[in-house]
Amino acid sequence: MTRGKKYQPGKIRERNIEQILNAAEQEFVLHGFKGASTQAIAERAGLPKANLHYYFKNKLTLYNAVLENIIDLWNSGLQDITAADDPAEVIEKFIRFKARLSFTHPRASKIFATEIIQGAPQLKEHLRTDQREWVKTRTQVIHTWIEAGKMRPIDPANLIFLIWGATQHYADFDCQVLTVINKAEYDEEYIEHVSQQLCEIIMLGCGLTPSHLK
Amino acid sequence: MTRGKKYQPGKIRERNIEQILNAAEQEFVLHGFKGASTQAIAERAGLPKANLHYYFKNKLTLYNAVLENIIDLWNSGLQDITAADDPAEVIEKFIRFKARLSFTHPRASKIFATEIIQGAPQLKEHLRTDQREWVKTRTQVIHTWIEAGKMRPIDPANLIFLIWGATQHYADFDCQVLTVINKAEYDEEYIEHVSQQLCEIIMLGCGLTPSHLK
DNA sequence: GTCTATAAGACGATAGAC
DNA sequence: GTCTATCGTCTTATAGAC
Repeated sequence: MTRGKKYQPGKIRERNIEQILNAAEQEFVLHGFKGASTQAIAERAGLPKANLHYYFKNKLTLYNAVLENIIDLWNSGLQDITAADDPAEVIEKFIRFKARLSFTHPRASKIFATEIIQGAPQLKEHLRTDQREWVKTRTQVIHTWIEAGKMRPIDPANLIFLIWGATQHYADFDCQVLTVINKAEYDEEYIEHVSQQLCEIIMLGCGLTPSHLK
Repeated sequence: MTRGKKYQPGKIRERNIEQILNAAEQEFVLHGFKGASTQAIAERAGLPKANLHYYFKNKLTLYNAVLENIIDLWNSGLQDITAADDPAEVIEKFIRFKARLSFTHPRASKIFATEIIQGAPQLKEHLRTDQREWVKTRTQVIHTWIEAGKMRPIDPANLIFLIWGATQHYADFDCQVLTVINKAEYDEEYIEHVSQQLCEIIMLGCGLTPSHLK
C-alpha cells in the first residue's frame, strides 16, 4: 500500500494515459498496427518509451485500448428503435449521427477501417456478436416498416451498409475528398451540406421524405 | 549484351515479377506499407529475399508498382460521358462497374483505401491531377443534365462520393459484411443483388429509374 | 513512478560466390 | 540470374538505478 501524497493521486496517471492513447491513435492511423512503433508513439506523447510500457504492457494491449475507445464512441449515440417509430425520422437521425461522427472523429473511423480491411484480427469477435446482433434487430424493424407499407421494399442490410459506406467515406478518404473538392479542411457548412445530400438521396431512394423537403 | 538461351527469354523474369507483385499485394493488405516485410513477401512468392531486391530496388519501388497496377485497373473500364448521354444509363453502368470491381478485386480496393487513409503519401499527386480532373468533367456533365431537368438537383460530387463509398465498402469491409450477413464468401447471386439494390436506392434518390424497374 | 541503458531479435538492403 | 551470408539499423521489451 502506498500512501498518496497530496498531488491529486491518479491525475498524472490519467493525463499520461490520455496522451499515450492520443499519440497511439495518430501513429496507428499513419502506419497501421504493425507499422506503428512504440518509440514514435512515446515521442509523440512526450514520454520515454519505458513509461509507455509501464502503462501498457505491450503494443497489442495499447492497440486494443485504442480500439475499445472507438467502439465506445460508436455505441455512444445509438438509440434503440421499434416498429412503432417513424421510419423517416429514425433513418434521418441515423444518417446525420453517422455523418457527424465521421467528420468529428475521422481518426477513429480510420483505425476501425484499417482493422477491418486487414481482416479484423482483433475485432472478429465483436463483429460476430455485438455488431451482428445490432444489425439483426435493425433489419427486423425495417422489415416490419416495409410490410406496413411505410417505405419501399429494399434489403434492410444493404441500406445499413449503404449508410455506413457513404458516411465513413468522408472520414476515411478525407484526403481524397478534400483534394477533389479543392478545400483545405471540412467546415460546418460542408458538413451540413453533405448530411442533407445523403439524407435526400438515400431516403428518397427508400421512398421516404427527409424533413427539409416536407 | 547477353545472348538469350532458348528458354523463352524474359518468361522467367515475367513470372517472378508477377509472383512478387501478387505476394506483395497480399502482404500490403494485411500489414500496410510500413508493416509489411520484404522477407514475408519473398517467402510468399517462393523466392529468397535477395531476388526480390534484384527485381525491385527497394520496398517503396515495389509498393509503387503495386499501386500503379491498381490505378490501371481502376481506369480500365471508365468510359467518357457527354451531356448528350442518357443519365440513367450512364449512372447505372457506373454503379454496376464499380460494384463489380469491388467484388472481383477486393485486394486492390483495400490497398488503395489504406494508402488514402494514411494520407496518400504516394498518391497525393495522382489525386491532385488525374483524379480531380476526372471528377471535374463528370460533375460538369451531371450539372448540364440537372439544368436540362433530366434528374433531381443534387450535388454531383456528393453523388460520385456516394457511389464510391457504397461500392468500395463491400470490398474494404468484406470481413464485416460477410460476418454480419453470415456468409463465408460472396457469390454471383449476392453481387447481382447488391448491384441492383444500389442502383435502385441511389438512382431513385436522383430522380432516375433503373432499367430493371422500367 | 520515471528514466537510462541495453538485451534479443527483426528489419531493409547488399556483397559476393555460384 | 540465383542464393547464402552478413552488415548496420531499428524494433519491442525489460532491467535496474534514481
